[in-house]
Amino acid sequence: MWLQVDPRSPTPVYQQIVDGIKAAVAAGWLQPGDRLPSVRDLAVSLAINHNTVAKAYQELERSRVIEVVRGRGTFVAQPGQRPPPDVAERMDKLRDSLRLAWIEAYHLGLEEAEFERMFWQAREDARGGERKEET
Amino acid sequence: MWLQVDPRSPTPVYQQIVDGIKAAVAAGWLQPGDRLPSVRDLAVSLAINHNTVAKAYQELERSRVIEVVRGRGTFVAQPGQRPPPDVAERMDKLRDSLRLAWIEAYHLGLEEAEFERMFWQAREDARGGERKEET
DNA sequence: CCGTGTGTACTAGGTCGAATAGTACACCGG
DNA sequence: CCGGTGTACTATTCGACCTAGTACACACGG
Repeated sequence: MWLQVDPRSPTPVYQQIVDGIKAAVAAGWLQPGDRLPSVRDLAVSLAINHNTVAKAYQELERSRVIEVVRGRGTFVAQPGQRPPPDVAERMDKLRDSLRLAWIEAYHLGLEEAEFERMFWQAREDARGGERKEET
Repeated sequence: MWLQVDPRSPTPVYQQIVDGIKAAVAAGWLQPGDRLPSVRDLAVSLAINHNTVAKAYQELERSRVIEVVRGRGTFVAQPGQRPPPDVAERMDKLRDSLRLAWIEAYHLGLEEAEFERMFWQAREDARGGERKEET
C-alpha cells in the first residue's frame, strides 16, 4: 500500500492521510482522474474508522485536490478547475511555516547556504523520492 | 509587551511562547545574557497560569535557547555552548516542514520562482520585521 | 538567619479535539 | 432491487492542554 499511518504520531491520523495524498498527487503517483479507495476500503487497509477517512476526504475536497461524486467514488481533481475558497489563508500559513523554518535553522546553527541546499533538496523529495526500506 | 498569545489559537499556548522567544532571539530583540521575565511575571502579563510559562521555559532550555539558574532567573544562552541533545531529530523535522511546504506550494499553483521569492522573503521576516498595527 | 524571589514539582479538575463504534440516510449504476 | 458510494448523526473513550492551588529547593541581600 502506498499510504501508511502512525496512530501514535502527534499529528492527527486524518491529517496524515491528507498530507500523504497531497504528497502522492504532487509527486505524480496519482494522476488527475485516478480513483481513490473508498472510505471503507481505505479504513480497513489502515485499520482505522471510516469516519476518520471521510474527514480527510472532505478536507481534500475543500482544497480541490480531489473530487467527490455521490454514489460513485472520489477521484483526483483536474488542476485549476474550481479555485479553492481559502487560498489567502493557506498562503499565509505557508509563509509562516517558512518563517518558522528560518528561525529553527538559525537555532540549529545552520549556515544560510546549508539551509538553502536543504530547501532545494526538499523540492526533490517532494517530487518523486520516497524510498523507504526498513528491516 | 514584545510577546503576545492567543488562547483560542489551535497551537498550544506554551508553544506560542516557545516560538515567540525563539523568534525574538533569532531577530536580535533578545541578546545573549539578557534576562527573561520570571515565570510568574510573564504569566501575569499574558494572563495565563505560571505552569504554562514554566513548560515553555523548560522546552526552551532543552533546545539551548535559554539558560536557567535556580533561584536567580532565566537568561538568553550564549550560542554554541552546550549542544542540544536532539539535533538530528530537529533537523529531520525541519527537512520535513520544507518538504510539506513544497507540496503545499504545488497545490496552490505557485510557480517555482514565486515560491523561492517567498522563501527569501521569509528570511527577512525572521530577522527584524514584525510590524503589527491593529486598531 | 530571614525574607523575598527564583524555577520546579505535584495533585486535582475542567475543557476540547481526535478517534472509535454503531447506525442510518441519499445517491449512483447494473 | 441491490450493492457500493459518500455523508450524517449520537454516544463514548482517550489524551493533550490548561488552570488552580500548594509546596519545595535554591540564591541573594538585608
